[in-house]
Amino acid sequence: MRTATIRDVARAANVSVATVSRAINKSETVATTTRDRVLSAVGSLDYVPHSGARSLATRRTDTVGVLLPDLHGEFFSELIRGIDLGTRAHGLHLLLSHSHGDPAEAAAMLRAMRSRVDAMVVMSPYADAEMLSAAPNGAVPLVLLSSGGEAGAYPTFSIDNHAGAFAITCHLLQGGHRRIAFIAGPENNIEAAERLRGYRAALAQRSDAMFEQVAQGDFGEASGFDAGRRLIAAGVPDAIFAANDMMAIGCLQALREAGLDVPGDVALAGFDDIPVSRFLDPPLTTAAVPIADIGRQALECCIALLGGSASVDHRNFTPALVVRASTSGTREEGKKDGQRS
Amino acid sequence: MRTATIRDVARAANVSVATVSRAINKSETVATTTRDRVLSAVGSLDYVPHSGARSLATRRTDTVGVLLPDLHGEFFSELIRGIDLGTRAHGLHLLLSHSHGDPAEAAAMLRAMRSRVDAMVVMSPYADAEMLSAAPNGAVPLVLLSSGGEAGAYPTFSIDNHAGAFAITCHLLQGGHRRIAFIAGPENNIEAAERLRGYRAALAQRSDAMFEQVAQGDFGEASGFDAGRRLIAAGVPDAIFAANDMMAIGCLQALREAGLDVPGDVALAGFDDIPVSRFLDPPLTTAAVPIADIGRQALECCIALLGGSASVDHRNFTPALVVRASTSGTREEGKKDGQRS
DNA sequence: TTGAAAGCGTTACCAC
DNA sequence: GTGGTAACGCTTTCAA
Repeated sequence: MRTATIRDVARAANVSVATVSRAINKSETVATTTRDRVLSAVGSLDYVPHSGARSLATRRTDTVGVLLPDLHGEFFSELIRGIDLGTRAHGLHLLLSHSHGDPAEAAAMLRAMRSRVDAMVVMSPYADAEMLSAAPNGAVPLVLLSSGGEAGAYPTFSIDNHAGAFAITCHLLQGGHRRIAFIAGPENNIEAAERLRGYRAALAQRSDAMFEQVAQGDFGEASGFDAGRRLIAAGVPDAIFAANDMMAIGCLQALREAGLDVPGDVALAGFDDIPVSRFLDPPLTTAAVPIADIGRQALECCIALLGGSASVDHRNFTPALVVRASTSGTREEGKKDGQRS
Repeated sequence: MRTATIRDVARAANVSVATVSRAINKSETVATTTRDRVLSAVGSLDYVPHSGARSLATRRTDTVGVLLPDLHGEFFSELIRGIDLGTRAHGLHLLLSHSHGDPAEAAAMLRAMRSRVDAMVVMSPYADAEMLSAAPNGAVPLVLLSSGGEAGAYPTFSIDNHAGAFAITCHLLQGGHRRIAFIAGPENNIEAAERLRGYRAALAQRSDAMFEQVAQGDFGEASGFDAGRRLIAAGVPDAIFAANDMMAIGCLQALREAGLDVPGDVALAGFDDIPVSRFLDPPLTTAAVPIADIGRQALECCIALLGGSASVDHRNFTPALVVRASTSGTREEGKKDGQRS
């Protein structure tokens, strides 16, 4: 039995397709008895409207697209969760995709998604903003997520990476650390670059802390582990600041294997405050980004855009410094540390 | 300027819409010169086919749906990643949704998704399998993910939770532990129930290990933390086996706060082998589930179903026992432990 | 190799 | 309140 159409329902309920459509779409102008008859037919036929046909007629898809640079780790999982919270609240669907960090591929995905969504949330922290050309003439409302560059045309939600990194570094300096090493994020990644800048800016403040050492990473745990080993081999620093929590986790492992105590021998800090960070041993000092919140807000912004609101704001979130045991003397800090959204 | 349609392209390229369609869909029967003309028109008009119209005509959406019970933590993030790997490889889109763990809501989501996807991967580890009635007469091919019950009609990918939990518990027993406590997953969750059964079965093997203590959790970190505290308060056990890694992480934190050494005072084991588990201190002994792999394979199974393959297999993955420092004497085990996919 | 036209399943406008 | 009927944009016969 082929899947039921609106005509089958109309036939079963003894009404016209127009009436069925109205009944389904909660139009006011349907007699209660008629509506009941229709709805019961819908039920017994197990009828589900063909979304393609509907979107053809209404020019809406009731779907928002999400394009992410990656899918590894809790950062993206939290982001997706936040966005999903929003789509669910508004009865929308969520089409997910990611670009492997390749701007050209991102552009292609953007094109491919364009006809399937009403709006999209795009995160593409790459210097080459060429990909945005894939969504010209505002075919689909776009909200950018910490996508660097002067993306003037689109509402943008970004993180003040510089401020966050600056704060972390200052915190380390205040803790008396002078030889502070940095594990950088992927090259060409704007957020990573900003965090590096923040680190450097903080060091530049103090003439007695002009030691600077940067190990390249890629935001993944493994790269943090490798970077940690290289840093240790080059001479154990006083502190290590990893450009994100995932790398800090990897680095922590490297330090542990080297028999170094954290924070006793080396202080360690990360960035993002992903959920597991508070559960590490020692709990990780980090710059807390309200990840899920940002996702949710970005989605709400999409909705506003769909509603015709032309406000193109650029909201900038300043991460909160969350000091945990990985940079403080006391190893037993416990749960009473910074809050996350 | 309204978004370009196939007619605009046809006009621009001086051909019929039929020809444009053929050119775009890589039909063989189009003269090279014609195709080029069309493609260039497509490019200059920035034309993207209306997916709704297309799916109306072809009866395909080129999209697969994924319905998950939750979105928290690395387990689901890995699962999504694996599935995404598959959709991407096959040029399909991925529609994501989750049901807050409510079977009734899951049924609703299933209905809502039905017309928007060609197939779906559904994970609903709840006893009430009522939700599956939402996808009757095979309207959409379904692949089940560790959804308990005798879901005979659908291909199913499951984890041998009983065997995994049994293996973990035996490992603890072999380590000399006798008072082994268990932190259970959500009630009504079939996977959680199986893990509990496995734990009990292993204990039943040994007459000298009839101590049994179960603390209720919900698979979340926080619940693991709370459960850990309760267990400690009730008298520190020799070992604690948490029904998943997330709860083990929370529990680890509780043990740490209580000043207990792991594995010195209490051995600790989890289940799943999410990526961070190896980076904990101590690295966590766990039952390794090839999460991303399962996701990927489930997706491939969807593809096979679409291709008409009627093979309804029920693949069952037996988790591999991965022994790390959280249950062994040596705290410095390092990276040379079990592999994950 | 190309074009004309008949659907595909809805919605929305216009009569009644 | 309800029904008839053009769209909506694409694919796919069927002819030419």
